[in-house]
Amino acid sequence: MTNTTMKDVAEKAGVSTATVSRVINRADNVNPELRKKVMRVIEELDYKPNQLARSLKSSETNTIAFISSDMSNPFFIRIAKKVEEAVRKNNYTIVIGSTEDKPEIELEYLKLLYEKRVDGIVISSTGENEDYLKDLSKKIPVICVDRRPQKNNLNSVCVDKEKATYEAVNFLTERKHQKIALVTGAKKIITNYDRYVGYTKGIYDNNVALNSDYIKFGQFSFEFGKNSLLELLALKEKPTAVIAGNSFIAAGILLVAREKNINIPDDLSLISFGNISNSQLITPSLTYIDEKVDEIGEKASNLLLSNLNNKKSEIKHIKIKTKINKGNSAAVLE
Amino acid sequence: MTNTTMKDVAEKAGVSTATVSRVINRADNVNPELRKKVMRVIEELDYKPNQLARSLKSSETNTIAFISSDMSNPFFIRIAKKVEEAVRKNNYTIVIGSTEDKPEIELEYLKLLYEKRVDGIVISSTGENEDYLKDLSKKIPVICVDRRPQKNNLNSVCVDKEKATYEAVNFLTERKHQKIALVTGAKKIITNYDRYVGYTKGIYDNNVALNSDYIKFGQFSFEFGKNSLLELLALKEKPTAVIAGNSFIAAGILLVAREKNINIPDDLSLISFGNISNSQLITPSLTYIDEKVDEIGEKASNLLLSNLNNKKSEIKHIKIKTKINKGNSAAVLE
DNA sequence: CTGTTAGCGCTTTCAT
DNA sequence: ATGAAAGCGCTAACAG
Repeated sequence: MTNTTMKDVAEKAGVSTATVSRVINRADNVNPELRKKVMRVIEELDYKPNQLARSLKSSETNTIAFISSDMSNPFFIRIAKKVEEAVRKNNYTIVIGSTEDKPEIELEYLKLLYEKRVDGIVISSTGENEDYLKDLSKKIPVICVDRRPQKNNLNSVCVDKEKATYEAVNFLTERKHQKIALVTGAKKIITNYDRYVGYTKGIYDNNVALNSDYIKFGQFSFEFGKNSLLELLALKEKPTAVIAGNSFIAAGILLVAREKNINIPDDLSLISFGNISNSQLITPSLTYIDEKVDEIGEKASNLLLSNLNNKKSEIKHIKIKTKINKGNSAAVLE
Repeated sequence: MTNTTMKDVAEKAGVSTATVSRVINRADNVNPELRKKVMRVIEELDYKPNQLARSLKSSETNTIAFISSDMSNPFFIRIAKKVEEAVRKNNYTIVIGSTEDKPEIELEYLKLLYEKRVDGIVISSTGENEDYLKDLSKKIPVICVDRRPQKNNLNSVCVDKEKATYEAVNFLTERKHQKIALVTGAKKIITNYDRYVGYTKGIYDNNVALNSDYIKFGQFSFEFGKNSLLELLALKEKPTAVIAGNSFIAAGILLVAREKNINIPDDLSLISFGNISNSQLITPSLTYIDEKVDEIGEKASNLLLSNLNNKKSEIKHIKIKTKINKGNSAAVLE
C-alpha cells in the first residue's frame, strides 16, 4: 500500500518524470498529445503529488501557524477563523497552537514550527520569546496580533488598549464616577500594562484620586472576575464602576453582582473589553469596548499575505481603533 | 540568509553528515568525544534540522488535521482543543480546517491534507465525501467525530443522537407534553437524521400524534432558532415543548420567547442539545442534553494516537452516552 | 518539446 | 565507530 509516485506515472506513460512534472505544473511547453496521455495515467493511478518533496525543493510549505494563549477563547478563534479563510483562498493551510500563556510551550511551538518550515506565523505572544521571534522574522513573516511587540520591531496588528482604557475612564468620569476599578489579566501581559497606563492617565487627567485597591491583575477568566468583584465589594470605599479587561471577567462580575443583589448599572457601572457571548439574552446589555475583532483578523491576514508574497516588505504597525458601544451597564452616578 | 544544514555542521565539525545525523537522533554508537564536538558546532551554528527532509525520508510529518464545519463553533473547538493537547504531548502539530459544511471545501481540504501527508485526520464530516475518506483511511488513520460514518466502516467517536432525542421525547411526555417540536440543523447531516428517527420513535412509542409541522430542519444557527419559533408560534396548534438541535438554536428560541412574552417553561418547555455559553447569566437555566464534549475529544485523541502508533488497529465505533441535565426550561404541562 | 541529471536536507544501509 | 553513497519524490537547469 505504498503511494504512487511521479516515477510510476512516468513509467506507465512512457515519459520522463520531468514531463510529468511539467504536466502537473501546467508548464506550457509540452505536447498536447503527451499531456493528455500523462493526464490519463495520472487519473488511472490516482496519483497525488507529494507536497513534502515539493516543499523540500521549493522551501515553501504553504502552511502558516496561528499561536495564541488559548484557541478556545472566542476572541482568538474569531481572529484565527478570519486568517484561515483568507489564507485558504491562497492555498495555505493553518496550524494552530495554544500556549496557555506559558513561555516554554510557546517556545517549544515556535521551534517546532520553524523546523517544520511553516511559511509564516501569526501570534499573540506571551511576550517572553520576543528575541526568538525577532530571529524568526528574519526567515519568515511574523505578525503579532493583539499583543504588541515590546522590545523588537515586529509586524503588528493591535488594538490600542491604552487609549481604549483611557477613553473608558473618561466615559465614566463624564458620568460622575470617581471610584473606578480596573480588573484585568496577568500583569506580565503587555496589554494589561497598556490598560494600566491608560487607566492611570485617565485618573490623572480627570483629577481623580488614585486608589491602588481598585487595580486588580489576575487572569482573563470568569473566576477571576467573580473573585475580584467580591474583593472590591469588601472594601470600605466600594468602587462605583469597574472596567473589565475582557468578557470572561465581565461575565464573572455580572454573576456576582446578581448574586449579591448589586444592580448594574444602578449600584455599579460596568464597561468591558469586548462583548460577552449570548449577550442578547443577558440583562443588562453591556457597555463595551468594541475591539473590532474581525478587523484585526482581516488586517493581520492581509499583512501576512503581502509579506508572504513580498519578501522585502517593510515592517508595519497597525493600530485598530476601538469604539465604546453603549449598552445599559454604565450609568450616570447619582 | 540561507538556513544552516547538516552539511554545514558536518563540515565545521570535520565529520560526515551521517555522524551528525547520529548525534541528532541520539544513536548510541557514536564516540563521546565526537558527539560533544558535534553538539558544540550545532549550538554555535544554531542548527535546526529540517523536518521537511526528515519527513520525506520517514514519510511521517507529525501533523494531524482536524476538520469540522466551523472551527469557531464552541462545540467543535472544544473537541479540537482536547485533541490538540493530547497530540502535542506526542509531538504532533495540528492543522485545522472549516468546511462551512460545503462538500467541495471539505474535499479540497482532504486532498490538500493528504498531499501534505498529514499523519492522521479527525473529522466531523459533511458525509458526502465518505468514499474518499474510506480510501484515505487505507493510508492514514481517520477518526470521525460527532457525525457517524454512514456507508463506510470508519473509526468513530459519536454521541448517540437518536437515543438522546428519544430520551428527550420521553422526558417531555412524562411531563405530559404531547405537542413536541424538533428544531434542528440541515436535513442532509446525518446527526439530524438520527435526531429525526429518535424523535419519531419517541412519538410513536408514547402514542402521540405525529405532526409534521413540528419538525424543522434548517441550520445550526441563532437565526434559524428564532425563525423556527416564530413559525411554530404561528401554528394553530402551538407546540408546548421544543427540542433544539444545538445551543445556537436554543439561544434563538430563548430570545424570541422573551420578545414574544412566552414564558419558558410555563408557556413552553425547551430542551437543548448542549448548554449555551454564559448559561449562568441566563434565565431560565436550560434543561439540556449533555453531549460530553470533552469526553468526545479525549476518546477521539486516544483512538487517533493508538491508530498512529499501531498501523493495524481494528476499526472502532465509540458511542458516547448522553445524559439529560435538568435545568428550569422544561416543566410539567398543566 | 523532451529527457538527463543534479540536488533540496536528511537517514540509512553497507563497507571499512 | 565512522564515512561513502544511495535514495525519499520532486523540480529545474541544461542538453539535445
